Amino acid sequence: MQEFQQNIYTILAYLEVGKLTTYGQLAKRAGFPHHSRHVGKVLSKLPKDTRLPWYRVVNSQGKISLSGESFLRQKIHLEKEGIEITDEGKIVNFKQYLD
DNA sequence: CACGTGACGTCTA
DNA sequence: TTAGACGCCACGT
Repeated sequence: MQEFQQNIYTILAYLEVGKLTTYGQLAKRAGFPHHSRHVGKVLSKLPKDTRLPWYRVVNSQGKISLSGESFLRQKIHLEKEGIEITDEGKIVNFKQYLD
């Protein structure tokens, strides 16, 4: 389990700027398919001042899975990198940014 | 041990 | 396109 978490961090750290990835993809790349839910769990524990681009992670529908404050923080971060997002939290041209 | 709970995913109607 | 039903799995109660 410790390894799973470490892998997630690493993969995220090496994710190219301007690109996005999904929970499922991360879990799979970390070598643990079927653990998509745990990816979210790990990310939720990240300190808010972390350097990792947690905001480049969305669900398979290309939609932000957060709500309230968190939702806004992620939306802002992404827009800052030139990515368009609807008020519903859906990413415009999602596939285009997919890693 | 049973059950509810997630920053989820895939299939179907 | 959308909504529901399942599937999945570590964890706290």
